[in-house]
Amino acid sequence: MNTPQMTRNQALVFDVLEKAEAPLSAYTILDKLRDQGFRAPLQVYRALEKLLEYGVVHRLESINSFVACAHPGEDCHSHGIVAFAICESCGQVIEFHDHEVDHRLMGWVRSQKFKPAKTTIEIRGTCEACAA
Amino acid sequence: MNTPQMTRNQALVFDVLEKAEAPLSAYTILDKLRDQGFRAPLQVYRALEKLLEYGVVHRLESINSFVACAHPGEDCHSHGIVAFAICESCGQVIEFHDHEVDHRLMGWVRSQKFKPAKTTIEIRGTCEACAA
DNA sequence: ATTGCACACGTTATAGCATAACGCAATTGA
DNA sequence: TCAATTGCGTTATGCTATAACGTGTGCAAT
Repeated sequence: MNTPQMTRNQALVFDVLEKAEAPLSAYTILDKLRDQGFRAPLQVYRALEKLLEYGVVHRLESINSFVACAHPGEDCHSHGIVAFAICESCGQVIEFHDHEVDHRLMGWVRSQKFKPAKTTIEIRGTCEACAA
Repeated sequence: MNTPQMTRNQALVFDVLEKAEAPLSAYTILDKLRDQGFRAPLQVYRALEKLLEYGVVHRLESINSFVACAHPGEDCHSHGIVAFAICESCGQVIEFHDHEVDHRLMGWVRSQKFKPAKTTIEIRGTCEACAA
């Protein structure tokens, strides 16, 4: 997909995510946008839905949060499966793409005649800076 | 970890999960155990916490649900990283272990000096039986 | 120009997931 | 016996996500 023009709400949400140092929950985003007129969760969720569709934002399932894609200007859907390392101490996220992992996983699902739609790989732990 | 004796609540929760054909949410488990005296979510969550610790139950992050481990009698923590294929139509879950995937992912986190604690791999899609 | 459609938006309400904080009872081990 | 630990029950609360309704705007087909 190539990214259409963002609406005002989408741009506001994306901007907050891009400037954040760590993934944000929808409600945290909402709070950051109250001054811009945001009032209800749905305003955030609707924007996020589109941003996910455009491939400029990722959802981190294991922490119910959202993060801007590390490859600005590109559609992350084109990178194959994305893996994330999430620091549980500072929240920092590292994004990673590995074709071998893709290949193994897709080979397996294929052998099961399973038709994959969306794949999540998330590694929670401690980043270098936060390690004791 | 080797599994200590389960308490009554843990056994009830585990039993419900083992007999289920698909992952269950904590609240669904609660409803199934009302007749056994369960009243509050915490009774379920506390049992689940232990069952996860014992390695006899998995949490599926992407659907906020829980499933009994496919390897009864063993501690799933010993199998390395576990991947799940989750059918979005019928709910069925297939469990999978692949050392090559483990190896690639762990090699990568190592190169990042990232210390992994818990890894999630979940593939949502359609199982063979549910495919059109 | 008018009609119809698609889409984004705003609002209220509600559903679904998870934990905090309190107190009690049973068990264990010093 | 005493203290520490663990499990349990209950109430209350907080966080995450969506349903349902209505409004406005832009645009294309007639």
